[in-house]
Amino acid sequence: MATLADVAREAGVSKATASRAMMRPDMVAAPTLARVRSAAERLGFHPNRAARALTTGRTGMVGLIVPTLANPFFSPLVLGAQRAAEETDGHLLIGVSEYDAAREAALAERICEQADGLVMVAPVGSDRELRARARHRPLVLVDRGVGRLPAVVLDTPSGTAELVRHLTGLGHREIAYVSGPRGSWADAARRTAAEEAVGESGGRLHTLGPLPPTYDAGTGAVGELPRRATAVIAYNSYLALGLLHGLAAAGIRVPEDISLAAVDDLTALGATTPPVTALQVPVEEAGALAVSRLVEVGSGTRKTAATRLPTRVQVRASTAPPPSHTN
Amino acid sequence: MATLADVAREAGVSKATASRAMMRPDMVAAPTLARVRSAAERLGFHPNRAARALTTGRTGMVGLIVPTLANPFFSPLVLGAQRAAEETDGHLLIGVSEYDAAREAALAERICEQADGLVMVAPVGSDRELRARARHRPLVLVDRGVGRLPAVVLDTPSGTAELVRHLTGLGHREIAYVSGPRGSWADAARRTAAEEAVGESGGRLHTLGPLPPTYDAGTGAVGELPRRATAVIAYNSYLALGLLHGLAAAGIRVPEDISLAAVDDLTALGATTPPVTALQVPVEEAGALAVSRLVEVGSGTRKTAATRLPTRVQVRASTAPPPSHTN
DNA sequence: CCGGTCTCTGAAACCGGTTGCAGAGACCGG
DNA sequence: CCGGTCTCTGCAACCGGTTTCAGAGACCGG
Repeated sequence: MATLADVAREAGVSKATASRAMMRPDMVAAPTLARVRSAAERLGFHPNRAARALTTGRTGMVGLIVPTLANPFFSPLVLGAQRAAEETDGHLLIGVSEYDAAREAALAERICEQADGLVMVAPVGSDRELRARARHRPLVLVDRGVGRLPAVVLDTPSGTAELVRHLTGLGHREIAYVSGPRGSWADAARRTAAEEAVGESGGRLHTLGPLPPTYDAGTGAVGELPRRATAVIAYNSYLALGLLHGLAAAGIRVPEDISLAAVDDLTALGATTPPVTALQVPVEEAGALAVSRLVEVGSGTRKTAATRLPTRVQVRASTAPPPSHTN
Repeated sequence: MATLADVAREAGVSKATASRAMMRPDMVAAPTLARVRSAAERLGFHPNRAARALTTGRTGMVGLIVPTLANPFFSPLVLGAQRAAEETDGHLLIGVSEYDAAREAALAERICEQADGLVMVAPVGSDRELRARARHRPLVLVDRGVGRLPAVVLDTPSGTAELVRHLTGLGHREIAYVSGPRGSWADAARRTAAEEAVGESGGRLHTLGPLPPTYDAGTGAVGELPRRATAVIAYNSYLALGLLHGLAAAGIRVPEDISLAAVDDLTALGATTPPVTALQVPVEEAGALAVSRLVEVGSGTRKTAATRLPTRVQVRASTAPPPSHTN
């Protein structure tokens, strides 16, 4: 492996000049710059990251902690984060917390040691804990807001309200909301938004759960649905798929007997019978934005604040006017 | 942040001794060791990884390149890899290739620069390319064998044969195999194994595809199924789910009219109607094993070789004797 | 022609660990 | 009692970059 000293020798300059040619090209005369560049090229020089990290204190690595990867929801997020990291010539250090607060904290601690900053997606730790970590190291949250900590929030609450308005617009008044995991920040926000939006049109929201965000839980929830509800909104795609299956098994037709909508939008939802109305969420963008935010926070360029990413209602065949409704 | 020099001063020894107390405890006298340890404890000393990497040339990071994360198949793999990395106090550097050979190569190159070694899962690059990389850096392949390169292979070929024998045992003779992505090493291996196993009992294998391993492709494949086939094996769970849906839509009953089985076993397969017979694959174990293999390769402890991890047929309700069959 | 500013370059000191080498004692057998 | 080995420790070099500081020339206006 060629070192900077090799390049310097090859170009007939000192290490210092060679280094400057890479880091601060404006500080070195044009012909010298060219000589160094071509020497580097010829030798296939790649700076040693460890050495650079040692002096600069920046490793060029970004930590990313996700609760799970089993849910394909997180896949585009990782992809987006990776793309953004690549753009600044950085790398992605990944950790999977499995929704376990202790594990999450341990991972964060370990990873922080190595990374310039940390992106935590839907973390389960306490506000206090997160605040403490943010004081210590650049931290960007995704899908969770904590005070004025920098965060990228997928605006599913507004989206949920939108979904509700879509349903009330069709004539629904009694709407059920099937909650996600206990203690989920996003779930609480969606529920509140839904309640408010239902209220606007004089309807009522029936809340089920909390439930684990799984297919099975969705299937099981069918029995708990209040008889009068003419529409259901599920916390996520898995619950929606489970509900769809459970409703079919119970002989309840969608959308003739009941309308169904989901908050996130896994591709599977477009392929079911009927395809499910869902809230499209720019997950990849969130990942990318979180990482670029992180480098801003790290360099102090940007004030801390939360960004809300808008979502979009994708209407499909699973929502229709309620049974007794005549237009 | 406390440095080694701080610890040394606090303990009243030289940097060298302090360093040895951490790295080679056997080289330092017991009382000294204790002093250094307690000093380190008191100061909350964590060695600077960059500095260590600079001298030792080992970063303690393991690269992991996966083709995608959208398929939950890879989730336990990452988890296993992470657990194994944690055990050696290492970290996971992740890259997602999106099944793109150029991107895969670029990622591998970039990540190798930083990591002690690389785990590539179901890589799409050419054998030659992979061999070249292995010469350069420790490399462990998962779910792909290339010559004598170290690899962890999920033994889905044997499993597929097992699946075939399960079907022929039920009386099936005309079996369809729905192939996965073009050029997939695992797909080819499964197909050959299936052909051989079908041959054993004088049956015939009808091959469909290659197809993208998606739900939609599965649905679409229903039209291509040969009329005489009484059983189908799908390359993976998504194809199987799609097939199940497509068959239902076409009014073909499972398992009365046709049996269905899948090679991997996403949890969803246990929850469909009917639940689908599938091959259970120890994915998490594969991830963990790959990483521990990698550190062995890196330290030259272990000869290179491939390990095959056994799979297990999970029989569910989607497979039954063929229509005309009488026991 | 001269002092001053400006541009460019190099020597050397770091960053925070690891390790080869040598020296100081302790301990041993003869 | 003495030389030799063995155990433990410290000095200092080193890994491969970055950066401070100072000096060498070029260039400028007066």
